[in-house]
Amino acid sequence: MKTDSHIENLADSTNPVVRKFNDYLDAHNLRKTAERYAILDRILNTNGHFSIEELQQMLDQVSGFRVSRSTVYNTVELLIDAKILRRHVFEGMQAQYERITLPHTHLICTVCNKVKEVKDTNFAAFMNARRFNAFNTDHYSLYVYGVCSTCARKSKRAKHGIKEEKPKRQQKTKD
Amino acid sequence: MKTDSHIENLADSTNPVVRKFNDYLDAHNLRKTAERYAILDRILNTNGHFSIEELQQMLDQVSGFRVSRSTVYNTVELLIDAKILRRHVFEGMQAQYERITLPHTHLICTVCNKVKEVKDTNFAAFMNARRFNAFNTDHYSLYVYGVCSTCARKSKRAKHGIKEEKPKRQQKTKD
DNA sequence: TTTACTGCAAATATTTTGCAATATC
DNA sequence: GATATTGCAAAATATTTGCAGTAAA
Repeated sequence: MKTDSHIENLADSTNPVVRKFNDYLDAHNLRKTAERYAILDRILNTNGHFSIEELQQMLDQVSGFRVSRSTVYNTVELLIDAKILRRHVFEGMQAQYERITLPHTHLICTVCNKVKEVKDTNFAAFMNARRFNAFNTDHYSLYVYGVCSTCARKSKRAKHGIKEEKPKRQQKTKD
Repeated sequence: MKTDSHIENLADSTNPVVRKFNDYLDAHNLRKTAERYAILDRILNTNGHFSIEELQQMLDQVSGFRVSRSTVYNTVELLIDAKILRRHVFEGMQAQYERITLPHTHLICTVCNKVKEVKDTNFAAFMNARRFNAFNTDHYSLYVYGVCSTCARKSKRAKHGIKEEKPKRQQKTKD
Protein backbone atom coordinates (compact mmCIF):
# COMPACT_ATOMS: atom_id res chain seq x y z
CA MET A 1 0.00 0.00 0.00
CA LYS A 2 1.26 3.46 -0.84
CA THR A 3 1.74 5.22 2.46
CA ASP A 4 -0.56 8.17 2.84
CA SER A 5 -1.64 9.02 6.35
CA HIS A 6 -4.69 10.92 5.15
CA ILE A 7 -5.94 7.91 3.28
CA GLU A 8 -5.06 5.50 6.05
CA ASN A 9 -6.98 7.62 8.52
CA LEU A 10 -9.93 7.55 6.22
CA ALA A 11 -10.25 3.81 6.43
CA ASP A 12 -10.63 4.19 10.19
CA SER A 13 -12.96 7.12 9.88
CA THR A 14 -16.11 7.54 11.84
CA ASN A 15 -17.70 8.92 8.70
CA PRO A 16 -20.79 6.78 8.20
CA VAL A 17 -20.25 6.49 4.46
CA VAL A 18 -16.72 5.24 4.99
CA ARG A 19 -18.04 2.80 7.56
CA LYS A 20 -20.58 1.65 5.06
CA PHE A 21 -17.86 1.03 2.52
CA ASN A 22 -15.75 -0.79 5.11
CA ASP A 23 -18.67 -3.02 5.92
CA TYR A 24 -19.35 -3.63 2.27
CA LEU A 25 -15.75 -4.62 1.62
CA ASP A 26 -15.69 -6.86 4.67
CA ALA A 27 -18.95 -8.52 3.78
CA HIS A 28 -17.71 -9.31 0.28
CA ASN A 29 -14.21 -10.33 1.23
CA LEU A 30 -12.74 -7.44 -0.70
CA ARG A 31 -9.56 -5.64 0.23
CA LYS A 32 -9.14 -2.20 1.68
CA THR A 33 -6.73 -0.64 -0.75
CA ALA A 34 -5.39 2.89 -0.77
CA GLU A 35 -6.89 3.40 -4.23
CA ARG A 36 -10.38 2.55 -3.07
CA TYR A 37 -10.24 4.94 -0.15
CA ALA A 38 -8.66 7.67 -2.24
CA ILE A 39 -11.56 7.39 -4.66
CA LEU A 40 -14.17 7.38 -1.91
CA ASP A 41 -12.45 10.32 -0.27
CA ARG A 42 -12.56 12.34 -3.47
CA ILE A 43 -16.21 11.52 -4.00
CA LEU A 44 -17.09 12.55 -0.48
CA ASN A 45 -15.43 15.88 -1.13
CA THR A 46 -17.16 16.54 -4.42
CA ASN A 47 -20.58 18.00 -4.91
CA GLY A 48 -22.76 17.28 -7.87
CA HIS A 49 -22.07 15.13 -10.88
CA PHE A 50 -18.91 13.92 -12.50
CA SER A 51 -17.89 11.51 -15.22
CA ILE A 52 -15.31 8.75 -14.93
CA GLU A 53 -12.92 10.99 -16.82
CA GLU A 54 -13.46 13.85 -14.40
CA LEU A 55 -13.17 11.62 -11.38
CA GLN A 56 -9.81 10.35 -12.55
CA GLN A 57 -8.64 13.90 -13.22
CA MET A 58 -9.78 15.11 -9.82
CA LEU A 59 -7.97 12.23 -8.19
CA ASP A 60 -4.84 13.12 -10.04
CA GLN A 61 -4.96 16.89 -9.73
CA VAL A 62 -6.84 17.49 -6.49
CA SER A 63 -6.04 14.42 -4.43
CA GLY A 64 -2.63 13.98 -6.00
CA PHE A 65 -3.28 10.28 -6.27
CA ARG A 66 -2.78 8.62 -9.62
CA VAL A 67 -5.15 5.72 -10.22
CA SER A 68 -5.52 3.70 -13.40
CA ARG A 69 -8.64 3.89 -15.45
CA SER A 70 -9.47 0.24 -14.81
CA THR A 71 -9.29 0.79 -11.10
CA VAL A 72 -11.54 3.82 -11.31
CA TYR A 73 -14.13 1.78 -13.16
CA ASN A 74 -13.71 -1.13 -10.79
CA THR A 75 -14.07 0.97 -7.66
CA VAL A 76 -16.99 2.97 -9.00
CA GLU A 77 -18.72 -0.33 -9.62
CA LEU A 78 -18.15 -1.34 -6.02
CA LEU A 79 -19.41 1.99 -4.73
CA ILE A 80 -22.55 1.61 -6.79
CA ASP A 81 -23.08 -1.88 -5.50
CA ALA A 82 -22.50 -0.61 -1.98
CA LYS A 83 -25.22 1.98 -2.61
CA ILE A 84 -22.89 4.88 -2.07
CA LEU A 85 -22.79 6.06 -5.65
CA ARG A 86 -25.39 6.32 -8.37
CA ARG A 87 -24.88 6.33 -12.10
CA HIS A 88 -27.00 8.53 -14.33
CA VAL A 89 -27.05 8.69 -18.09
CA PHE A 90 -28.69 11.88 -19.25
CA GLU A 91 -29.57 12.53 -22.87
CA GLY A 92 -26.61 13.55 -24.98
CA MET A 93 -23.98 13.17 -22.28
CA GLN A 94 -21.63 10.53 -21.03
CA ALA A 95 -22.47 8.72 -17.82
CA GLN A 96 -22.52 10.89 -14.73
CA TYR A 97 -22.00 9.71 -11.19
CA GLU A 98 -23.12 11.22 -7.94
CA ARG A 99 -23.15 10.33 -4.33
CA ILE A 100 -26.43 8.95 -3.08
CA THR A 101 -27.99 11.50 -0.77
CA LEU A 102 -31.56 12.52 -0.30
CA PRO A 103 -33.83 11.83 -3.27
CA HIS A 104 -33.90 14.75 -5.63
CA THR A 105 -35.02 15.62 -9.12
CA HIS A 106 -32.55 16.30 -11.91
CA LEU A 107 -33.13 19.25 -14.17
CA ILE A 108 -31.11 18.83 -17.34
CA CYS A 109 -30.69 21.75 -19.69
CA THR A 110 -30.81 20.44 -23.23
CA VAL A 111 -28.91 23.48 -24.47
CA CYS A 112 -25.88 23.70 -22.18
CA ASN A 113 -26.12 20.17 -20.74
CA LYS A 114 -25.85 21.48 -17.20
CA VAL A 115 -27.55 19.36 -14.59
CA LYS A 116 -29.13 20.82 -11.50
CA GLU A 117 -30.48 18.94 -8.54
CA VAL A 118 -33.59 20.18 -6.83
CA LYS A 119 -35.09 18.98 -3.62
CA ASP A 120 -38.67 18.06 -4.22
CA THR A 121 -40.48 17.15 -1.05
CA ASN A 122 -43.83 16.73 -2.71
CA PHE A 123 -42.47 14.34 -5.27
CA ALA A 124 -40.56 12.37 -2.66
CA ALA A 125 -43.75 12.03 -0.64
CA PHE A 126 -45.62 10.99 -3.75
CA MET A 127 -43.06 8.31 -4.55
CA ASN A 128 -42.87 7.08 -1.01
CA ALA A 129 -46.55 6.34 -1.07
CA ARG A 130 -46.52 4.95 -4.58
CA ARG A 131 -46.63 1.17 -4.95
CA PHE A 132 -46.38 -0.57 -8.30
CA ASN A 133 -48.28 -3.73 -8.84
CA ALA A 134 -46.05 -6.81 -8.60
CA PHE A 135 -42.91 -4.72 -8.47
CA ASN A 136 -40.56 -4.30 -5.56
CA THR A 137 -39.10 -0.79 -5.84
CA ASP A 138 -35.51 -0.21 -4.87
CA HIS A 139 -34.87 3.33 -6.08
CA TYR A 140 -35.95 5.75 -8.76
CA SER A 141 -34.73 8.66 -10.85
CA LEU A 142 -36.66 11.56 -12.24
CA TYR A 143 -35.03 13.40 -15.11
CA VAL A 144 -36.59 16.62 -16.28
CA TYR A 145 -35.35 18.02 -19.57
CA GLY A 146 -35.79 21.58 -20.66
CA VAL A 147 -34.01 24.92 -20.97
CA CYS A 148 -32.38 26.63 -18.03
CA SER A 149 -32.82 30.35 -17.46
CA THR A 150 -29.29 31.18 -18.57
CA CYS A 151 -29.77 29.50 -21.91
CA ALA A 152 -33.26 30.96 -22.28
CA ARG A 153 -31.75 34.41 -21.85
CA LYS A 154 -28.95 33.72 -24.32
CA SER A 155 -31.39 32.39 -26.87
CA LYS A 156 -33.48 35.51 -26.52
CA ARG A 157 -30.40 37.58 -27.22
CA ALA A 158 -29.54 35.30 -30.11
CA LYS A 159 -32.72 36.37 -31.81
CA HIS A 160 -31.19 39.80 -31.94
CA GLY A 161 -28.11 38.66 -33.79
CA ILE A 162 -25.82 36.59 -31.56
CA LYS A 163 -25.75 32.92 -32.44
CA GLU A 164 -25.22 30.09 -29.99
CA GLU A 165 -24.32 26.49 -30.76
CA LYS A 166 -25.73 23.51 -28.93
CA PRO A 167 -22.82 21.43 -27.67
CA LYS A 168 -22.52 18.08 -29.37
CA ARG A 169 -21.30 15.11 -27.40
CA GLN A 170 -18.88 15.86 -24.62
CA GLN A 171 -15.30 16.11 -25.81
CA LYS A 172 -12.66 13.82 -24.46
CA THR A 173 -10.20 15.69 -22.29
CA LYS A 174 -7.09 13.59 -22.37
CA ASP A 175 -3.87 14.81 -20.73
CA MET B 1 -35.08 5.50 -54.48
CA LYS B 2 -35.55 1.77 -54.13
CA THR B 3 -39.03 1.05 -55.40
CA ASP B 4 -41.29 -0.27 -52.68
CA SER B 5 -44.94 0.59 -52.97
CA HIS B 6 -45.56 0.02 -49.29
CA ILE B 7 -42.88 2.53 -48.35
CA GLU B 8 -43.95 4.98 -51.01
CA ASN B 9 -47.48 4.87 -49.77
CA LEU B 10 -46.24 5.54 -46.29
CA ALA B 11 -44.80 8.88 -47.25
CA ASP B 12 -48.27 9.90 -48.38
CA SER B 13 -49.95 8.41 -45.37
CA THR B 14 -52.61 10.12 -43.38
CA ASN B 15 -50.98 8.69 -40.28
CA PRO B 16 -50.34 11.75 -38.10
CA VAL B 17 -46.90 10.56 -37.07
CA VAL B 18 -45.86 10.16 -40.68
CA ARG B 19 -47.27 13.60 -41.38
CA LYS B 20 -45.27 14.92 -38.51
CA PHE B 21 -42.12 13.41 -39.95
CA ASN B 22 -42.94 14.77 -43.39
CA ASP B 23 -43.35 18.21 -41.93
CA TYR B 24 -40.14 17.88 -40.00
CA LEU B 25 -38.21 16.86 -43.11
CA ASP B 26 -39.76 19.67 -45.12
CA ALA B 27 -39.05 22.24 -42.47
CA HIS B 28 -35.40 21.25 -42.29
CA ASN B 29 -34.86 20.80 -45.99
CA LEU B 30 -34.18 17.14 -45.56
CA ARG B 31 -34.98 14.47 -48.08
CA LYS B 32 -37.70 11.88 -48.03
CA THR B 33 -35.73 8.73 -48.57
CA ALA B 34 -36.98 5.17 -48.62
CA GLU B 35 -34.67 4.32 -45.73
CA ARG B 36 -36.15 6.99 -43.50
CA TYR B 37 -39.69 5.84 -44.12
CA ALA B 38 -38.78 2.20 -43.76
CA ILE B 39 -37.34 2.99 -40.35
CA LEU B 40 -40.32 5.05 -39.29
CA ASP B 41 -42.65 2.33 -40.54
CA ARG B 42 -40.87 -0.30 -38.49
CA ILE B 43 -40.99 1.87 -35.39
CA LEU B 44 -44.68 2.51 -35.82
CA ASN B 45 -45.24 -1.21 -35.94
CA THR B 46 -43.21 -2.02 -32.87
CA ASN B 47 -44.34 -1.84 -29.29
CA GLY B 48 -42.06 -1.16 -26.40
CA HIS B 49 -38.32 -0.62 -26.37
CA PHE B 50 -35.59 -1.58 -28.75
CA SER B 51 -31.90 -0.91 -29.21
CA ILE B 52 -30.22 0.32 -32.38
CA GLU B 53 -29.03 -3.23 -32.94
CA GLU B 54 -32.53 -4.61 -32.62
CA LEU B 55 -34.00 -1.92 -34.84
CA GLN B 56 -31.57 -2.76 -37.61
CA GLN B 57 -32.33 -6.46 -37.23
CA MET B 58 -36.06 -5.88 -37.34
CA LEU B 59 -35.65 -3.78 -40.45
CA ASP B 60 -33.68 -6.54 -42.05
CA GLN B 61 -35.73 -9.51 -40.94
CA VAL B 62 -39.23 -8.14 -40.52
CA SER B 63 -39.36 -5.31 -43.02
CA GLY B 64 -36.95 -6.99 -45.41
CA PHE B 65 -35.17 -3.67 -45.86
CA ARG B 66 -31.43 -3.58 -45.37
CA VAL B 67 -30.20 -0.27 -43.99
CA SER B 68 -26.65 0.56 -42.96
CA ARG B 69 -25.80 1.18 -39.36
CA SER B 70 -24.88 4.81 -40.03
CA THR B 71 -28.25 5.43 -41.58
CA VAL B 72 -30.04 3.86 -38.66
CA TYR B 73 -28.17 6.15 -36.28
CA ASN B 74 -28.74 9.13 -38.53
CA THR B 75 -32.47 8.53 -38.89
CA VAL B 76 -32.99 7.77 -35.24
CA GLU B 77 -31.37 11.12 -34.51
CA LEU B 78 -33.83 12.83 -36.82
CA LEU B 79 -36.78 11.03 -35.27
CA ILE B 80 -35.67 12.12 -31.84
CA ASP B 81 -35.28 15.68 -33.01
CA ALA B 82 -38.72 15.47 -34.60
CA LYS B 83 -40.08 14.35 -31.22
CA ILE B 84 -41.28 11.04 -32.55
CA LEU B 85 -38.76 8.89 -30.74
CA ARG B 86 -37.23 9.00 -27.29
CA ARG B 87 -33.93 7.59 -26.16
CA HIS B 88 -33.60 6.02 -22.73
CA VAL B 89 -30.49 4.76 -21.05
CA PHE B 90 -31.39 2.48 -18.18
CA GLU B 91 -28.84 1.19 -15.70
CA GLY B 92 -26.81 -1.71 -17.00
CA MET B 93 -28.22 -1.73 -20.53
CA GLN B 94 -27.49 -0.22 -23.87
CA ALA B 95 -29.59 2.68 -25.06
CA GLN B 96 -33.22 1.87 -25.65
CA TYR B 97 -35.55 3.74 -27.96
CA GLU B 98 -39.29 4.02 -27.90
CA ARG B 99 -41.95 5.92 -29.70
CA ILE B 100 -43.20 8.96 -27.85
CA THR B 101 -46.75 8.28 -26.73
CA LEU B 102 -48.52 9.21 -23.55
CA PRO B 103 -46.27 9.90 -20.57
CA HIS B 104 -45.62 6.76 -18.59
CA THR B 105 -43.34 5.46 -15.90
CA HIS B 106 -40.65 2.90 -16.60
CA LEU B 107 -40.24 0.00 -14.23
CA ILE B 108 -36.84 -1.56 -14.74
CA CYS B 109 -36.08 -4.93 -13.20
CA THR B 110 -32.50 -4.91 -12.02
CA VAL B 111 -32.37 -8.69 -12.14
CA CYS B 112 -33.65 -9.56 -15.62
CA ASN B 113 -33.32 -6.06 -17.15
CA LYS B 114 -36.86 -6.16 -18.46
CA VAL B 115 -38.54 -2.80 -18.78
CA LYS B 116 -42.23 -2.32 -18.26
CA GLU B 117 -44.22 0.80 -18.96
CA VAL B 118 -47.03 1.74 -16.64
CA LYS B 119 -49.60 4.42 -17.09
CA ASP B 120 -49.56 6.66 -14.08
CA THR B 121 -52.29 9.24 -14.16
CA ASN B 122 -51.52 10.61 -10.73
CA PHE B 123 -47.91 11.16 -11.56
CA ALA B 124 -48.76 12.74 -14.91
CA ALA B 125 -51.12 15.11 -13.14
CA PHE B 126 -48.46 15.88 -10.57
CA MET B 127 -45.90 16.68 -13.25
CA ASN B 128 -48.32 18.72 -15.28
CA ALA B 129 -48.84 21.00 -12.35
CA ARG B 130 -45.20 21.04 -11.33
CA ARG B 131 -43.17 24.11 -12.27
CA PHE B 132 -39.46 24.41 -11.63
CA ASN B 133 -38.01 27.75 -10.78
CA ALA B 134 -36.27 29.34 -13.75
CA PHE B 135 -36.53 26.20 -15.83
CA ASN B 136 -38.62 25.67 -18.90
CA THR B 137 -39.62 22.01 -18.92
CA ASP B 138 -39.81 20.17 -22.20
CA HIS B 139 -40.24 16.56 -21.14
CA TYR B 140 -39.35 14.20 -18.32
CA SER B 141 -38.60 10.57 -17.58
CA LEU B 142 -39.23 8.61 -14.44
CA TYR B 143 -37.23 5.43 -14.06
CA VAL B 144 -38.12 3.12 -11.22
CA TYR B 145 -35.64 0.35 -10.45
CA GLY B 146 -36.47 -2.76 -8.49
CA VAL B 147 -37.29 -6.42 -8.84
CA CYS B 148 -40.18 -7.68 -10.94
CA SER B 149 -42.49 -10.37 -9.64
CA THR B 150 -41.06 -13.05 -11.91
CA CYS B 151 -37.56 -12.49 -10.60
CA ALA B 152 -38.78 -12.20 -7.03
CA ARG B 153 -40.37 -15.62 -7.41
CA LYS B 154 -37.24 -17.11 -8.95
CA SER B 155 -35.07 -15.70 -6.23
CA LYS B 156 -37.35 -17.21 -3.60
CA ARG B 157 -36.93 -20.57 -5.28
CA ALA B 158 -33.18 -20.01 -5.47
CA LYS B 159 -33.06 -19.94 -1.71
CA HIS B 160 -34.16 -23.52 -1.82
CA GLY B 161 -31.27 -24.65 -3.96
CA ILE B 162 -31.63 -23.31 -7.52
CA LYS B 163 -29.17 -20.61 -8.41
CA GLU B 164 -29.81 -17.73 -10.80
CA GLU B 165 -27.27 -15.41 -12.42
CA LYS B 166 -27.79 -11.70 -12.89
CA PRO B 167 -27.21 -10.87 -16.57
CA LYS B 168 -24.14 -8.73 -17.16
CA ARG B 169 -24.18 -6.18 -19.96
CA GLN B 170 -26.39 -6.96 -22.90
CA GLN B 171 -24.67 -9.21 -25.40
CA LYS B 172 -24.09 -8.07 -28.92
CA THR B 173 -26.12 -10.12 -31.36
CA LYS B 174 -24.19 -9.85 -34.58
CA ASP B 175 -25.26 -11.84 -37.62
C1' DT C 1 -28.06 19.76 -61.97
C1' DT C 2 -27.33 20.61 -57.40
C1' DT C 3 -26.72 18.91 -53.10
C1' DA C 4 -28.36 15.67 -49.46
C1' DC C 5 -28.09 10.78 -48.35
C1' DT C 6 -26.32 6.14 -48.09
C1' DG C 7 -23.04 2.64 -47.17
C1' DC C 8 -18.65 1.47 -46.22
C1' DA C 9 -14.56 1.57 -43.73
C1' DA C 10 -11.84 3.95 -40.66
C1' DA C 11 -11.64 6.82 -36.63
C1' DT C 12 -13.20 7.87 -31.85
C1' DA C 13 -15.04 7.02 -27.57
C1' DT C 14 -16.15 4.14 -23.83
C1' DT C 15 -15.83 0.14 -21.12
C1' DT C 16 -14.07 -4.48 -20.23
C1' DT C 17 -10.57 -8.00 -19.93
C1' DG C 18 -6.15 -10.82 -19.63
C1' DC C 19 -2.12 -10.91 -17.35
C1' DA C 20 2.20 -10.05 -14.76
C1' DA C 21 3.69 -7.55 -10.78
C1' DT C 22 2.35 -6.27 -6.24
C1' DA C 23 -0.13 -5.50 -1.93
C1' DT C 24 -3.61 -7.10 1.45
C1' DC C 25 -4.94 -10.26 4.73
C1' DG D 1 1.90 -17.55 1.55
C1' DA D 2 -2.52 -17.37 -0.79
C1' DT D 3 -5.10 -14.61 -3.48
C1' DA D 4 -7.33 -10.08 -4.53
C1' DT D 5 -6.01 -5.82 -6.74
C1' DT D 6 -3.53 -2.76 -9.67
C1' DG D 7 -1.92 -0.92 -14.03
C1' DC D 8 -1.09 -1.62 -18.51
C1' DA D 9 -2.15 -2.81 -23.04
C1' DA D 10 -5.23 -5.05 -25.93
C1' DA D 11 -9.93 -6.31 -26.94
C1' DA D 12 -14.73 -5.47 -27.11
C1' DT D 13 -18.43 -2.41 -27.69
C1' DA D 14 -20.73 1.74 -29.19
C1' DT D 15 -20.99 5.71 -31.93
C1' DT D 16 -19.29 9.13 -35.28
C1' DT D 17 -17.11 10.66 -39.43
C1' DG D 18 -14.93 11.18 -44.18
C1' DC D 19 -15.74 10.20 -48.57
C1' DA D 20 -17.17 8.37 -53.11
C1' DG D 21 -21.10 6.88 -55.39
C1' DT D 22 -26.15 7.52 -55.72
C1' DA D 23 -30.62 9.53 -55.46
C1' DA D 24 -34.01 13.34 -54.23
C1' DA D 25 -35.58 17.71 -55.49
